[in-house]
Amino acid sequence: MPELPEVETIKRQLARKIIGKKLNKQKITNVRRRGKLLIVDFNNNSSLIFHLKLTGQLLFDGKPSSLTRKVFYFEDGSLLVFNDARKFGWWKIVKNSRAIEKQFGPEALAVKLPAFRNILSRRPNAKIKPLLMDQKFIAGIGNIYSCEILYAAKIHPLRLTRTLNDKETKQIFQNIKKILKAAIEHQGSSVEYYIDACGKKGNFVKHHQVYQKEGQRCRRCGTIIKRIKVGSRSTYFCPHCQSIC
DNA sequence: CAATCGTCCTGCGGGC
DNA sequence: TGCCCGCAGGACGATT
Repeated sequence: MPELPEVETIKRQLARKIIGKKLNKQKITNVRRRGKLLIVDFNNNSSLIFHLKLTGQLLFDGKPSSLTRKVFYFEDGSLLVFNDARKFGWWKIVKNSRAIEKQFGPEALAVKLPAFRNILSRRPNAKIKPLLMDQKFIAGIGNIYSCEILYAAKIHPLRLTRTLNDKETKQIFQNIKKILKAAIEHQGSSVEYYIDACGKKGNFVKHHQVYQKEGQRCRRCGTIIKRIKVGSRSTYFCPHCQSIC
């Protein structure tokens, strides 16, 4: 599932490869990421926006296959293949990307601690895990990294934000940065269909501590990792390290 | 308004 | 072996 680190990996690769190329007579001036969105800007201020959702792939000079839903042809003969097995993903061209971008909360890697505290205080009765995944509050975090962040911070996924003290809030904040940066350094997590713009898998899965580790032992304390449903999403945690109280 | 729940879709794994 | 059922999940819309 492409989350912030996976989209960031694709963004960096595509930026190197397609800035300056022309698509539909328009020149590509930038390739950006906003949350989990990949945004290709053109010189007339329009943008091509992608959301890869669960199974989307963007392959530069990739070979079209049965999974391919769209091929973008650049004027120099190179191309960009958009694959999506489960068809949840989308792309669209907009005259100006500002309206879409402003629906998102601050970038997970850019938000400062006071702003993060403010975000949590606005939702005192929210469970911390679904709130971390709510793009309107913080942009970029999905199911894999919310589990890994809360494990690193030693916070139970069902904790209500009003029960978090200053130290715990800071732990979550610091581990958002730490986990996402580490995942980017390893080109993201290849679970299900994720591959980067060159068709390569990310290496961060072997650094996962809890995600899809149900029944295995916690690497800190040896307790068996549990899986529960939170808002109908699989949620993995260590019942000892991430105690509810 | 905030929080929760159903929905979209398809590949895959378990069970018989 | 092959079929069927249920599960997985981001984000939107409906509901409470």
